[in-house]
Amino acid sequence: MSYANDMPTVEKVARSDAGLAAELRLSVMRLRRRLAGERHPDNELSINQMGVLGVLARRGALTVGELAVAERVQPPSMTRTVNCLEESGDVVKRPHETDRRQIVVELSEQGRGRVLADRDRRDAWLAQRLRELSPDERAVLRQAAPILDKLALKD
Amino acid sequence: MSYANDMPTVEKVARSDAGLAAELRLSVMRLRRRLAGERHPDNELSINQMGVLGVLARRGALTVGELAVAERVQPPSMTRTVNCLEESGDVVKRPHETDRRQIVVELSEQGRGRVLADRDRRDAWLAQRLRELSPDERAVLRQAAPILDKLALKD
DNA sequence: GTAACTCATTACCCTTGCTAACTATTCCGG
DNA sequence: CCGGAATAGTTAGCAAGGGTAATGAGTTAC
Repeated sequence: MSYANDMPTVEKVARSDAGLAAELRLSVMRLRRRLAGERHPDNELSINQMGVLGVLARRGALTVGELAVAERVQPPSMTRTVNCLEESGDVVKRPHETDRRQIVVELSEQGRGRVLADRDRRDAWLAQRLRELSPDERAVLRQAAPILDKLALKD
Repeated sequence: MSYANDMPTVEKVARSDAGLAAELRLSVMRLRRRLAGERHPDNELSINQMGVLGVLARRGALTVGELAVAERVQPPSMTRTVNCLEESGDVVKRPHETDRRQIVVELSEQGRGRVLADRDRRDAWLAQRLRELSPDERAVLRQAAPILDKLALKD
């Protein structure tokens, strides 16, 4: 430990409930920034676009509005993302069966292939870093992921 | 549960190491997006700017380059953020004692006041949501925060 | 049947990240 | 000491990706 004992550290500050919010926020901000820069070079899709494909792979065809809720963005933002994905041929749009206001988005064959191919070498950077953690640390993150998600989707 | 049992969920997918990277990435992306939108209304500073003030409050005066490393951004990005904070009067810049290439950034009185004031109702949204979690869940996050940080700062 | 509402989209703007190029300063080999 | 390499910060310019407001099309309720 190279600095004084009264210097606050992430671990110490996060022990108080007041500090936990602040630390968690900083950690999430930094890790996200890092992740956004670490897309693998052979994948021309952004991290956001891959996120949408992942949701579609997990939950099946969804409307634009449902995707917007799932990814915590406003509808116009999701419209744009979906349009990009349609242009690249990874999703297809079709009208809703009964409500013609809505647009149903689903993975194309290419999009499904991309998700599967990505799954193999998925998150190369993050997966490698996870491998460098201890099993205990991985276990903590495994528990933390759904909790973070719950926080993001609250309200 | 409205969908079939073989439909993957966050919890299930994250049990495999391959899936953990993907789930953690999605969760972090969503939560960060959510946090960025949840700044309190009486604080005109962005979440990034508050993050820099927080680092300065914790670690004392730092150079622009050190701040860039701490926040995982490139130097030009930090230059801009620091300039904004200087303009709003929350930090002051002064030359480095011995190396006149470097610029030392430190909290102004106003900036320190803002950090303290913010600490009271800090992270209002996130802190409230944390309070709604179970003690066990909070404990998981308390352990997870430094690990996320370690991931973000690796390499 | 019309008024109010909902879903998606369009148009536009802002923030925030990046890289490349430039300046100023320091370090180092001769 | 001097000239080139390295380092710190900045400037300029660009792109991604959010947001809000306004619009259009379709649905629902009265």
